[in-house]
Amino acid sequence: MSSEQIAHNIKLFREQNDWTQKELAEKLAVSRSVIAKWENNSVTPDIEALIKLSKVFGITLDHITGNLSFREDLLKDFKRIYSSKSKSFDEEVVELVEYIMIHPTLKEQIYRLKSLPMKKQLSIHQLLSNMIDQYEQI
Amino acid sequence: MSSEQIAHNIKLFREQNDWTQKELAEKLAVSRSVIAKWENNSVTPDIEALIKLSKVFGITLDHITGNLSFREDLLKDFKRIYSSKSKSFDEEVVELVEYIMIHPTLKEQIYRLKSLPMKKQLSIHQLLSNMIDQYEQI
DNA sequence: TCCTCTTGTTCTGTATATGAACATTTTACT
DNA sequence: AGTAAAATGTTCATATACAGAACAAGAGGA
Repeated sequence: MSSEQIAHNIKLFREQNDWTQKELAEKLAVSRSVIAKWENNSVTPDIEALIKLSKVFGITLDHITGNLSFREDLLKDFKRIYSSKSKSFDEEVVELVEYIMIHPTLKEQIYRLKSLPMKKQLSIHQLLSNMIDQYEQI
Repeated sequence: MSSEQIAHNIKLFREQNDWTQKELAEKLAVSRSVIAKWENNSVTPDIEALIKLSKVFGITLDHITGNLSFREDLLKDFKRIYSSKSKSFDEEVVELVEYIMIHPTLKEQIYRLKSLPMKKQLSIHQLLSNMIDQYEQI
């Protein structure tokens, strides 16, 4: 069932945004206790609420509901392409591609990155790693 | 409200597929009268039903609910890729996948990035952009 | 007209969401 | 550790909305 997926995702995205249940409830104009129930899957939000959620989180309905048909298609395409080139395929990569696709700014940077000389590319990989180290500690 | 949009779209896509209410009801394993009520907006399907609908119609949840405002820049981006570029979207994605697979360090960083709060993610996208600006000028 | 197919509507039992109040857990600070 | 405040979880009563069955209405064909 997708209700567990929805419950899990609401909590996940709320925490990724550093919001309390109270804050999220205010953004959606619902009671806080409902948020708790959504996250614990004792109740599933109706479609109006889900649309509001997708807007405040800036994601698609398919993402928040875990409706993976789109993702499965993507996976199939990749498998087809990669198997024909006899390369191994990593399902994790699909997650990354999804992330990149919904963040066009990041996508653009990776394209630019690809065009740099290899040494510069590797430097940037390292710098990025350091940056994230710092952000994780804040 | 989006419920009118949903009602309208269910009828629209059903008719585009040349299905009767009865046929659609059978595909979804619900009663036919419920389909009529969905289409006349006297009742709004719950999320489980909407997901089934998106699957039998082969469209996204955002499409069926008319939730197209969640990210207009994403839509714009897709349009740009599809219309004005010589490469197909698939090929572009494959390029990204290949690059990421070849560079496990980068892959790891993007995973870590995904787990950060949204604001930090966006900061890093920007910082990365600035970094690459500098490297391109060297 | 009669029949069939399709769609719309009413009615009823059941299920589920909601908000307020209360309970518990976690966090922050001394 | 001890305490207060914040955050989260749960219970309860009320209200809403759903699914399905039965019935009604309209269109088209023999």
